[in-house]
Amino acid sequence: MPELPDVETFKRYLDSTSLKQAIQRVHALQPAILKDTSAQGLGRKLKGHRFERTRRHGKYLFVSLNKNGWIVMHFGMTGRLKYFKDSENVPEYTNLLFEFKNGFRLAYIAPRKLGMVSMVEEPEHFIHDRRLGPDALSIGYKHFRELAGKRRGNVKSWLMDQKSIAGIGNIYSDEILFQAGINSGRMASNLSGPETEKLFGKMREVLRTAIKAKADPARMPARWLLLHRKKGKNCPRCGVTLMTASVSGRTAYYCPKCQANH
DNA sequence: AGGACGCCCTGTTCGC
DNA sequence: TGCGAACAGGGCGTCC
Repeated sequence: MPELPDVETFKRYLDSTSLKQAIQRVHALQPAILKDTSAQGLGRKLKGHRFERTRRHGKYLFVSLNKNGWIVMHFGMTGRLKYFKDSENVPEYTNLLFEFKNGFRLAYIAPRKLGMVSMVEEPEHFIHDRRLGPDALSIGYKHFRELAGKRRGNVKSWLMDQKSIAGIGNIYSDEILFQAGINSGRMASNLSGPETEKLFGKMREVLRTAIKAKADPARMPARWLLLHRKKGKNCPRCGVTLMTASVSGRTAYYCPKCQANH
């Protein structure tokens, strides 16, 4: 799930449910997901405080505590959030539970435990330490073009490299390249001016549209590749059978006809 | 620098 | 239909 549109959706969800409420207790059901902190450390830091505001950078979500630093969350491949009344059952695979005084709780759920939760003084420090690139929805065209120009590898790996541009993963890089009509094997620095411009435009359009759809595939346009990435399925634009390729250790789906420009 | 791996986990899908 | 193998929307470390 969690690429930029998903994490932005989690952010808005947290904003609309969990801000400004006194935190009573933090329960780490899977302490292994905590990085550079412990259940005790987290509890001490959070207890009696409130979530003040949120920030997102790429696939990371930051939540500020009133004058007590920030929590940073990453959702791995299967993470999500769920806000619920404390009379309801704790969701399966809950790794971390924030309990508010108002009788509600916020669960950080991650069946595969590939995510992480940590604490940082400032999001900027974290972004710097991790060497994250600019957020995919914040970067301007000029900077985008410069980065493409000096990237020697294929364009899909570049889009997915969080140290270059933050927020895009396997699914959305495929979608962006499909809609831009560019083959994922193209070397980033060999893209023409118009191709780079189109790629940039499609990157923004795809991400923004996905956010509007709350990152829910069922709400996304039928002609998106996203809904057809399954073995043997056909291109929603031209009908040709979709192909797969291994790029950066992940499976890329593409249309051999719409993205024929090797 | 960039690509190919293996690995971390565990539920789901694939293929015989 | 059933079962083990391969895969999955991420990221890190190692080797080349």
